[in-house]
Amino acid sequence: MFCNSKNGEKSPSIAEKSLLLRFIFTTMEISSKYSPQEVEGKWYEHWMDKNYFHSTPDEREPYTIVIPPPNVTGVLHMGHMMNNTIQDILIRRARMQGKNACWVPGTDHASIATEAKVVNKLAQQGIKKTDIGREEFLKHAWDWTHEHGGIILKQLRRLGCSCDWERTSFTMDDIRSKSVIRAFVDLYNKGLIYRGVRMVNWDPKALTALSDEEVIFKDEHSKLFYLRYYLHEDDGTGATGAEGEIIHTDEKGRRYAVVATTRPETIMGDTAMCINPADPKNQWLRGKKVVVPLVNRVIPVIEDDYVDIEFGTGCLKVTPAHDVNDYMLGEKHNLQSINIFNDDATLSEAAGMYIGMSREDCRKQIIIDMKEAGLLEKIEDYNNKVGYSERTNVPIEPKLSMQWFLKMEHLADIALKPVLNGDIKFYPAKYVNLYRHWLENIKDWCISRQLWWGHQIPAYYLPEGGFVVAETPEEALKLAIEKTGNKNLTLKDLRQDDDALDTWFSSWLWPLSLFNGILDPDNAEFKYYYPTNDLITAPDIIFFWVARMIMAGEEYQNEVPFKNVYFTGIVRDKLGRKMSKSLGNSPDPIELIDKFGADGVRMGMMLSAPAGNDILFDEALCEQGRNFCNKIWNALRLVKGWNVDENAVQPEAAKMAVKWFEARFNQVLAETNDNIDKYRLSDALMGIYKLTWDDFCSWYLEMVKAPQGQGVDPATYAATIQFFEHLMLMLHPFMPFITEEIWHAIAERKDGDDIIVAQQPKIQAVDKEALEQYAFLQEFVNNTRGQRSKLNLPNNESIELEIEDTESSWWEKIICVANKLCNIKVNFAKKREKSSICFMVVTKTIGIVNNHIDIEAEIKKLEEDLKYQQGFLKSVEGKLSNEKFVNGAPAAVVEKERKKKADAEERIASIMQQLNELKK
RNA sequence: GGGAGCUUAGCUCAGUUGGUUCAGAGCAUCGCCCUUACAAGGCGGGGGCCGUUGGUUCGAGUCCAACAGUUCCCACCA
Repeated sequence: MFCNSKNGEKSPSIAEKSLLLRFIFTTMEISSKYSPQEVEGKWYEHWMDKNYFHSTPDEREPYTIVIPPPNVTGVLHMGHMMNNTIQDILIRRARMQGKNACWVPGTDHASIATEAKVVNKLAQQGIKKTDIGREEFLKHAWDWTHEHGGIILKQLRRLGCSCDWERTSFTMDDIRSKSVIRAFVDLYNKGLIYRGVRMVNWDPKALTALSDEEVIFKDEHSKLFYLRYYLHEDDGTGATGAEGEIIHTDEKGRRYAVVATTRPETIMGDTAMCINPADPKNQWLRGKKVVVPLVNRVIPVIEDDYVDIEFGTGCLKVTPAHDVNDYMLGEKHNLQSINIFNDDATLSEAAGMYIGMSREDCRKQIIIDMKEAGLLEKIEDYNNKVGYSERTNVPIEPKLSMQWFLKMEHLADIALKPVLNGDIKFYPAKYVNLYRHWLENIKDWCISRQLWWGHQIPAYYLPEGGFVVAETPEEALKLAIEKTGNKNLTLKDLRQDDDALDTWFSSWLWPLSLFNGILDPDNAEFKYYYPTNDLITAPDIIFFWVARMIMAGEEYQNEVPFKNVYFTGIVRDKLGRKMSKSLGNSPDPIELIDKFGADGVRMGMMLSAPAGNDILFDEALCEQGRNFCNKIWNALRLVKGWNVDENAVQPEAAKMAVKWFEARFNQVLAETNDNIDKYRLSDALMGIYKLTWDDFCSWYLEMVKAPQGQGVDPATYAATIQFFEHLMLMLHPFMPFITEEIWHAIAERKDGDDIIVAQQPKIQAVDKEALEQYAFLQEFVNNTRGQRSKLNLPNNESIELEIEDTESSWWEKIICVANKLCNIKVNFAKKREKSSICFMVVTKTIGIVNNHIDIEAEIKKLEEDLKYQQGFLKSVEGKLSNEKFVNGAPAAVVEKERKKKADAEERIASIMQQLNELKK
């Protein structure tokens, strides 16, 4: 429907369309409601046509953001909305500051999540991934990716995101894949990557190992089971122990120890019982053997001070294959390790019983059987923490297996420095502590995953054992021949490792690999854009991603990957609950945009999003954003409705208004810039909001409005248009669509004169005197309106004031403006005569002539005020007569106290005078 | 178990190195207005022992300590 600038054939250009729009404005009534649906798509298309989002290196200062890549098959949620709104604000602002802004979008292959989805889909068709093999499976995975991928990037366009779409990348595209492989080979050659058998976190649903970061510990109400372990070869005569020993005997006199465990289903893997050698209760067990209940395996009692004497009975069952600590004990005491679980956590042949049963069922059954066999002493309630897989939400099973690891000591070391010395700044700064603590206690990173969807580990196994690591099979073959001396080896003899790499092993290179900085670190783009400027992300991936990107940046470039990290909060619902599908409290962002407009939603997000704080999202905030759009829209309707009278002379009131607003604008502009520089975006937006709504609409426009039926003078009109433009410039990064629309509606624009590429207004010196005058006027008008309200005076009836005139020219200016705002009639007099009651503006006393006033009430109020002022004066005088204060406090503070004293005295005098007059 | 943060109006939050008439903002609420840009609006108003208790100081929302409540992170006690 809209013109494409690449076509020679031109339908109306956007400039022509705006002309049309201006024509419509001036000739016919338009809706008082702003309609984002008619505006947003049009401008996004225009920006794309003009290629404004695309960046190439030039002589300007670069400003770069790389997107935290969302899952390729994901859909937009509120977290993305907030995160990307912030990025777009920063990018648009940088563009308007004359920087070469480049925001690189892309997606992440999300190894586990995507593979799980594809496995599920195949399962519905009755297909197992192992049946079809790796190659066939990957075909399905790519199909899935192409079918469902990239939706989220399209949704970002609705939000207005000005990403450089030509740079859209994917963690599994060619350059990114090759970068990952090269990094792996490089780190392996540096000796930082090794392969070994270790206890890892096993996800029995996804059937893969996980890193420590992918395990989430949850509080669980579970049970502590107390089981009998009979003494081996006990004659049944029982025994009395030494002082302090606790020896259990059954009805036949046989002795047994009691073990407390939360996981009775692992007894088939027990290969020892462990006591603390210093435990007086259990001395009688030293050197003995016990029998595992039900299983009837004889196991030794070992001694280790790892065991907590106070916990349970002080006896610990040791299952080296299924518990991290037991594994350590097993290593230390040279115990046998019996793996009783299959990969999917069902009981294996090795368990000898309950074969094929799930862990959960086995636990239930084993307790029943124990009870029957009289081997269960008791069951207690117990709260403990159980590790769950972040992805599949099933309990992790510790498992001994062969995996690839990345050594962390060196990388942690180089990643710590830039954050501690401030080369990278965190907002909020509190995350620095967290970061340091993690890096200082880091363990090696398990980077292999038993998955197919991802980057396959470039290790190639040789027929005679051993392996080589290389970027390509061909290179691997060369290495293999070198290594073995066997020149007859062919590619077919090499078998590549089946495992894929952890997804984060590709995302940690993101800021480098996006500009091809791993494969070709000398390329011009990389040199121009790297390091990037700001990273906007959530604190829950500070270890997964942020820390590791810093490691990679330092390792490969000896330079930080970004200079600032802005941590957003978690988006919650208005009750403070996390948004989740099951609670149904997560609004669909696209529906929100349909309802409130992208600008409205963006404002709603930003109004309550201070860095690092969780935000409690409420649709009402979007409503506020939408209302703000309407307000701006109506200001446009007003201004566009004005007729310019070329012969009109600028009235004094308008002259003042222009001067005042200009001063106010410059003040807020400076504050806003400062707020944004400190990443206080919600404060910045609120400042612009109030400047626009209050100062511009409620005060300025009311002050300069020409009387009904008259035209506006050219000077005032020009100033108003310029103010309006400046406001839109400030607001554009936050609300891009409506500001572009207004930009084109208020003035004729040449081709390419679009707000998105316009420059931010420059800060001018603030006219402090004008600001003071403006503040006085506001107080004067507010108080007058307050009096009117109290008097119940209708708006169309003048409120008559009496002012003791001491500086008539100054007052005249104030009055002529105030007149436009609050319908007053002013009498100047040397001394007030007609008025019986007064109100005060700063230190000036204004009399009210309209005399249908409750004198008694007025007296009472004045007396209360007098009391307050006297009390205040007393406290100020107290301070000033305190030598320690006068000598100790800074001179400026003392001076201010003196001013307070003088003001208070003036007010008190005025109040007393009024009281005297009223009481006459 | 260890560590960090938070507690200010009905709600969400500002409050910068202790010193403005310091107790603030937005929203919500209440009253009056369909005043010719805007009722998704205008004008006006109410509302808070700044979590509690001590301490430092001439002076504390701001600094210190303890306590209470709350949130998050880390950790191998079965």
